[in-house]
Amino acid sequence: WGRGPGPSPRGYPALPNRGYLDSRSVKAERRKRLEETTRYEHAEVERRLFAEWVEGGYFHPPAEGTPEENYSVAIPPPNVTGALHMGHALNGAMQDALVRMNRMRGRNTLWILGTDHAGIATQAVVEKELRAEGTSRQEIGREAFTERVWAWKEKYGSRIVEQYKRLGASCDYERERFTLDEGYVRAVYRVFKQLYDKGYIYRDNYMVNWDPGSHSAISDLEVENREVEDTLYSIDYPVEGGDRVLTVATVRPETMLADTAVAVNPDDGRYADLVGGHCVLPLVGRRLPIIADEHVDPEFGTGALKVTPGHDVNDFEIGRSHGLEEIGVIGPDGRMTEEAGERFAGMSAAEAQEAVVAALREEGRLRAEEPYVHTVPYSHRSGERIEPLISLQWFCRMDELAKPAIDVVERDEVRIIPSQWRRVYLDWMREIRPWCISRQLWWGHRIPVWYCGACEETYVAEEAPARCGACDGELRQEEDVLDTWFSSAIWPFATLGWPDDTPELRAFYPTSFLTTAREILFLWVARMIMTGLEFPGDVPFRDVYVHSVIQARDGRRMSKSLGTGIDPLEEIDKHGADALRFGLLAMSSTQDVRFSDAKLQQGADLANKLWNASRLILLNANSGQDQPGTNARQGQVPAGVDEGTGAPQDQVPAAVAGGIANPEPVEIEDRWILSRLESTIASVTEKLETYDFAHAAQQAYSFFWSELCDWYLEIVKPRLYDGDPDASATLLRVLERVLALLHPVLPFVTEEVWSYHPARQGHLAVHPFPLAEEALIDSEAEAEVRAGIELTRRLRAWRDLVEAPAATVLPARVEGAEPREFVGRLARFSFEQDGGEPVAAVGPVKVLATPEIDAGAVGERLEARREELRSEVARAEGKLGNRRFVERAPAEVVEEEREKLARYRAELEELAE
RNA sequence: GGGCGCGUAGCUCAGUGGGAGAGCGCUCCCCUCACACGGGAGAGGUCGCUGGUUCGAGCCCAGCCGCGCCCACCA
Repeated sequence: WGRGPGPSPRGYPALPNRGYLDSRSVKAERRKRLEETTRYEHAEVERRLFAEWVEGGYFHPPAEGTPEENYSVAIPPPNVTGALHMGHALNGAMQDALVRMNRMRGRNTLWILGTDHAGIATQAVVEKELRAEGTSRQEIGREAFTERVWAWKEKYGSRIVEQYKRLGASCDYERERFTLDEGYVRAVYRVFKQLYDKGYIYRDNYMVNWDPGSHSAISDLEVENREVEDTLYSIDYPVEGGDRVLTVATVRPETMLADTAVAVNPDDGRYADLVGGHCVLPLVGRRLPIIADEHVDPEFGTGALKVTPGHDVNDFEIGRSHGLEEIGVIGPDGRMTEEAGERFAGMSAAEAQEAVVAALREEGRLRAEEPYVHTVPYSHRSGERIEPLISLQWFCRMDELAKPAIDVVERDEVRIIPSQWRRVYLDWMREIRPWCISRQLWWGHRIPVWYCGACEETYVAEEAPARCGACDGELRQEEDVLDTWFSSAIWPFATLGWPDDTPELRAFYPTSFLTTAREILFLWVARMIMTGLEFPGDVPFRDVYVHSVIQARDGRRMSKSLGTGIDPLEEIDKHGADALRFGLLAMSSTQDVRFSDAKLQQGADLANKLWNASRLILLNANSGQDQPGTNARQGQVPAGVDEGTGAPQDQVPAAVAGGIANPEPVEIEDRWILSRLESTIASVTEKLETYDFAHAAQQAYSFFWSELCDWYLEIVKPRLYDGDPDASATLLRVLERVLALLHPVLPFVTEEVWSYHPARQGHLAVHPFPLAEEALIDSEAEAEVRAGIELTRRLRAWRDLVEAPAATVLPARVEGAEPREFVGRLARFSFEQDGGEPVAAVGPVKVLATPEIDAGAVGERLEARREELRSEVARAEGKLGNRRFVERAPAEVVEEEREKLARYRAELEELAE
C-alpha cells in the first residue's frame, strides 16, 4: 500500500523516545508486568493509550491530497447539552472502525467532530437554571440571556466530546466545530442569503405547528403523532331560512368559535340543495357559507364538516382554496383570544372546551358525545400537544432543492444502505413540502433580515447593514432564529471552512460515508444532500449507512424518561471501551435489536483472551536473534518481548516496514494457520467495507478464539516451548496481523499488546492494515489439519462418553497412516500400542482394552453411532433413489450426495459388530 | 389509510434453494505450566400457521395469525 520504509510512514512524528522507558528498571518492570498480569486491565490502559495517540498527532491529518485518495467522515453532531447515549456509542463504534481501518491503510484520514447548538434543548436547560434563580429570560432580556447560554456552553459543552474520547473515537479533536462558532455562522448566513435571493426562502402567514411548550413554531418533522382517546362531539348548526340543521362532528368544540364555513362533498346528494346557502354558527351567530369540497368524506359522521381555517391544517387548505376568512381564537400562549368573544377570552383551550360544550348543551345544540380514538400531533421537543395556528413565519421551498438530491440517489451517486431506505428517501423527497425554518427562540442563528422602522424596506444580508438605504431609518433585526436543523444541514462542508475555499474543503469534501439512525434520514440526511449539491456543488458523502436501533433489554425504546436507558459510560467503566465497541458491533444488525449484555461480555472476554494469548506468544517466542532454547520457561530473557525502548532501529528492510515478513512455513499446522488467517483477513475486510459490522466482529472473534487459540496454540505449544524459531516466527506474524485486523474494533487492547511486540516500530493505530495474501491460502493444509481436528474431536467425545478419566492416556493402535502428532497429544491417546484387544474403533483408531474403560458404555456408544449412520445412509439412499433428483439436480450436487453415501457406508462397515 | 420490517434452540440473534448455526444459559468432566473472564464433551429446534412453486423450501410465491417501526390533513 505504498508505504516507504521507516517508522513514521505518514510523516507522523517518531515515537516519543521517553527517557523512562530506557531505564533498565522500567524494562524489567514491563517484562514483569507481562508475566504477572493474567487479566487485561482496561481502565489503566485506555486513558494512557488515548493520550499517546493524540500526542502522536494521528487523528489530526494535514489538509493535503484529494477527497478521492483521502478518507473523511463528519460525525453527526451531538447536542451540546447531550450526554453520550447508546446510539452515539454504536454510531461512534461503526465510524471509528472504518476510520481506523482507512487510516491504517495509509490514507489521509479525517474524522471531524463538533457539537450542535440545539436551540430548543439548550435554551430549555438555561431557562430552567434561571427559574431556579427566581428569574426568567424575559426578565433579563435577550442579550443577557444569550450570554448566559454561552457561559453555560463554555462550562458544560465539552462533556460529550470528552465522552467520545472515552469510547476511543479517533476524531480530530483539534478541528472541533460548533454550529454557532464564528465561521459557521457566516456559512449559515451565506446559505440563507443565497436561498433568499433565489426566491426559495420567503415569509408568509401560514398554518404552522405551534408548540405551546417551547413557545415556537416547529417543523412537520418535529411533530410526532400519538394515538389518544378524545370525545367526538356532534353539534347542530341551524340552516338559514328553514328548520333544517347540519350536524357536524368535532373533537375540539372550542375551535368552532373560529369556524368560517361548513363543507360537504360535492357529490353528496343529501346536501346538494344547501350548497351556496348559509347556516348560523351557534353561540356566535356568524353566518357560515355552505360550500362543496372534495376533502370532505361523505361516509364520516353526517358528511358535513365544520371548517376552521385558523386552527386545523385540513380546514386551512379548504379555506385557502375557497377564499374563506381565517379567524384565530387561540393565541400562541394557548389561551383564547379576544376573537373568541368575551365569554371565552382568556380561558385556556381546555377550559374553553368545557365552557363551549356546556353552552351548547344549554342551547340544545349538542346532539351526541362519544369516545373517539384518533391520532393527534404532539411536539417532539416539549411533548405538548401541537396547536395548529396561522402565524407569520419564514419558510423555505424545497421542491427545487429536492430535484438534484433525488437524482443523485437514483443514480446511486449517494448509496443508501440497506436499500429499503433508498425508496423511503425517494418517496419522501418526491412529495417534499415547504419547511418552516423560523423559531421563536433566542438561542440560535438570528435570522439575517433587517426591517426598517421608518419605511417598509427589508434587508437580507450576511452582515448587518448600518441604516436603511431608502430613508436612512434605524434598522432592527428579525427576532426569530433559524431551526437548528437549518445549520445542521450544512455540517459536512461548513465544518471544513466553506464558504471559503479552504485546504480542508479541497482535501476532504465530499466525505466518504455517513452512518446514521433512520429517524434523522429526512430531518438531517436529506437536507445535507440538498445543501451539498446547492452550495459546494457535490454530494456530501458517497454512502449513507442506516444502522439499527438498539432497544432496551426488554425490547422497549431506550429512553431517559422511561428509565430504560443504558449508560455507555457505565459499561465502559465496567467492561472497557473495547468490550462496548465489540459488543455493539456484534449485536448490530439491519433490524432493531435488543441490548445484549452477553455480547459485551463476549467483547470483554475477547480482550482478556487476546491479552493472555499474546502473553503466551510474546513471553515464549524466540525471535531468532537469541540462542535457541531461550525462553521464559527456563527463566531466561524472553527474546520475543520488546522492552519498549521505542527507539526505531536504524535500518528496516522495506519488506518489513509494516512489521515482520512472512515466515517460511515448515510444518503443516503453520501453513494451516497462515491460510486461515489470510482467509479471515479477506472476509473480515470485506464485511467491514460493506458495513456488515456484526459479521466482521464475529468472524474475527471466531478465527482468533477457535482456530488460533483453541487449535493452533495448543498444537504448536511444544515447539514454542522448545524455542523452535519457525513456530515463533509464525506466531509473531499471526499475532501482528491479528492485532492489526482487530484494531479498528478493539483499538485499546490491540495497541497495548502491540507495545510488547518485537516488530513494533510505532503505534498500531498507524500500522498498515493487513491486505489478504492469496498466495498463503492453502487448501491442502486446511484439509489435512481439519481432518486431524475432526479426529481429535471424535476421540475426545469417545473418551467422554465412556467416562475415561481425564488424565489417563488411552492405549490405541492405528491401521494405515499415523494421525498427526497433535491428535494423540490433545486427545490423550497413545497410538503405539501393539498388543491388547481392540474394544472400539473411532475412525482409523482402534482403542485397546484398558481397566479404566467401561465396556458397556463402549457398546452403547458404538450402537448410537451406528444408528446415526444408518439414518444418514437411508437419507442419502432415498435422495439418490429419487429419479427426478438424479435427473434434475445439478451434477455436482448429485455427486456430492454419492460421496457422502459411500463415506457413511464405509464407516458403518468399519463399526459392524 | 399507505409503506417497510420481524416471528428460527430456554434467552438474544445469524442463516446466500442442496446435510438447521453463534453467543449466553443449561448438563457432565477438568483448578493440564497463556487465560476458570479458562479448557473439553453434550443435551436442546414439526424454522408462526396454511397452501403453492421446485427433484429439493427456514430461504421463493399467495393467504392467514401475532408483533414492531415509518409516513399520512377523515373532522
